[in-house]
Amino acid sequence: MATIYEVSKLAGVSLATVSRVMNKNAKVSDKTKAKVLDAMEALGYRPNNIARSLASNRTDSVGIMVSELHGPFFGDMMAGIEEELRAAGKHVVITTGGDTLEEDKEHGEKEGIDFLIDRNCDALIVHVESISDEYLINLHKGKTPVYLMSRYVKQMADNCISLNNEQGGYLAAKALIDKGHEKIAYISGPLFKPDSTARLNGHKRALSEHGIDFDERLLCTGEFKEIGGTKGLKHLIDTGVEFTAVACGNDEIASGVMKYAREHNMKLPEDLSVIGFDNVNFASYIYPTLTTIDNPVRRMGRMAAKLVLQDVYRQKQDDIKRIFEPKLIERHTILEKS
Amino acid sequence: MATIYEVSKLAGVSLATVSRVMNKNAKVSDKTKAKVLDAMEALGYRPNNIARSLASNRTDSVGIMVSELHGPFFGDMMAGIEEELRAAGKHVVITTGGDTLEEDKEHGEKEGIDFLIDRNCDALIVHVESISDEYLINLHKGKTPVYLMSRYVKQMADNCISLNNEQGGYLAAKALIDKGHEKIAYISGPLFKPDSTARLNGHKRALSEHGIDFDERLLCTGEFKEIGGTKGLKHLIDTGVEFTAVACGNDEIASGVMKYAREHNMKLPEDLSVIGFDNVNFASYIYPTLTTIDNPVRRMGRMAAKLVLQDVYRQKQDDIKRIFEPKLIERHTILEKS
DNA sequence: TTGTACGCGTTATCAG
DNA sequence: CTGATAACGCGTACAA
Repeated sequence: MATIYEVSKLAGVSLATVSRVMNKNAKVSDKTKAKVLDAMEALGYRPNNIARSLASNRTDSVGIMVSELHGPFFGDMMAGIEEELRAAGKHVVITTGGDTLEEDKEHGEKEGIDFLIDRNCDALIVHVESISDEYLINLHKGKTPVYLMSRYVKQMADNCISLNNEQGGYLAAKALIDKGHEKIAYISGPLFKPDSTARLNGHKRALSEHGIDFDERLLCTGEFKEIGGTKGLKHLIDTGVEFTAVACGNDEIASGVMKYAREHNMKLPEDLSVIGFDNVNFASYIYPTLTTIDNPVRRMGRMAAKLVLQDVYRQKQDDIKRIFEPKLIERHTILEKS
Repeated sequence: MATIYEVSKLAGVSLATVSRVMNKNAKVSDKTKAKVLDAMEALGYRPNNIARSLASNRTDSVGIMVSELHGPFFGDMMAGIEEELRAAGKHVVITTGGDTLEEDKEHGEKEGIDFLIDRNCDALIVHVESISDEYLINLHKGKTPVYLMSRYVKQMADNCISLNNEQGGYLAAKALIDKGHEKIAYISGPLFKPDSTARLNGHKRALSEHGIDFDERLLCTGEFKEIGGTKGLKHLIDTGVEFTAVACGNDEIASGVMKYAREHNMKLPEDLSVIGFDNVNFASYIYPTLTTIDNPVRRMGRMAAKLVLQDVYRQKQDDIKRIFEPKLIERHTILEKS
């Protein structure tokens, strides 16, 4: 591997000059620049990023920490982040909290973050649920800038990319109402998660704006999983309240609802309308294809990357925004009531 | 940030000694080791991985290159690789070919690989389709070891992790035959892809082993996408040949088949049995849940990581294997013909 | 077992 | 605009 030194010798200039043409920062006369470029070409020179990092105290790499790699979000989020960063010549280092037990998750996630910091990442983009706001705020005061995906923490609002969940919940309920539904059940994710409550709040707002009273008996909470949906629908049916539609905290819950409904010989959407949330990949594979609320994870990933580019690498970016708006995706699980 | 130098001063030993206790390679007396450890603790010392890499010519990071981040495989594959590598203290750097046009894919993938090599990764694990065998073989001769995921190239067999696709195709057909089907159509992925042909070959072997003639009219090829399935089934139906079941090149094709069948008022699986391949996440969300062949991507990812650990980092591993066996996942898209 | 001294390949700070 | 030269933080022969 040729080094900068050999290039300088062959080009008949100093080390500093070679460095200058590589980094295109200081002015170099066209003539000497040409000499250097030729020498590089001739030697097949490739800069050594490690040495460069040691000297410059930058690694041109940003660390991504996610709680799980196999979930439906991760791929899209990564795709967004990576495409933006890669175009800017930055590298993506990724880690997880380790697929640890639920109780150890917080610990695992913190370790993952340390792992990346020790790796000298120039910035971190993290998508975590188990770590507290305080911890993150504190982390953010350290030398490595931290950006939060799908999470809003007031004290570090400039570093947060999040979805307007309340509006999403609103849109979902409104979609149902617009088709003539009034008895609408809601199966929520765990209420200690901010996303869940925000979505539920939006749901309630839509009802109230349309003069529909919120019936507590039609609210159910459970996990953000299929099982949450099956259990939820069972519970709702067992209590005997009437409803023609159910809005779900996310698509997996919706899938669970549909499974349970079908097992009990309900036709979809004739006997029950369903709307999900997130628009994960399987939403369009399910039958009937699921009407849901789009969660633009990929665009959000791209935006997180842009933020890093702007703040950390001082590359001017336009169209910066930190809060994304959800959107209704109409498919085939809502019955139009005439 | 405290450096090794400050630690050495505080501990009253030399730089070399501190380095020795960090790397646990050379012998250090328990007493001095304790002094050093204390000093590190007191200073909150964290080794600088960059400097360490420059001096040792290792980065403890392995690069992953995949053609796409959002596909169904990627998450599982990554999860497997990452969990194994992380446990060993190695970092994962990832990149893609950029979501380039189909024609530029090869170029994009090559660039991605260069990107990682320039990053001084200790090894590469790549999952690519557009790059030729020759290119990979050549790459493999370079200083950075390259491992192939889901791909078998004879000249570098030791660095390949792959699935026994032929056996998978066999199992799929057999599953159908075992339930009494004899008129079995096959919708394949592009035949220039080795995976496709291997699966098809297995299919044919199963038929012949059971005394069923392979009917060319029942074979259809298309993309590995939903559209391949819808078009394929349409074609098969239009030609008027009879069949009671269709084996698909992958799950997406199966999904397309099911969509088309349903749109044409066929009941599943009563009017048509279907089997997929890969067992991607949505296979269990689809209705009816899809019977398919499991492609153990995650375990394969883990194995690729183990290979790297063994070959590159000289960490002894057990249970190494390079070719994985597929497995039938029985769900609800095959009708038992009595 | 421990210490010395040099090298790893760049960047950055000064002069000139 | 260009050239010396000192960091950057650590690994490792070699010597002691």
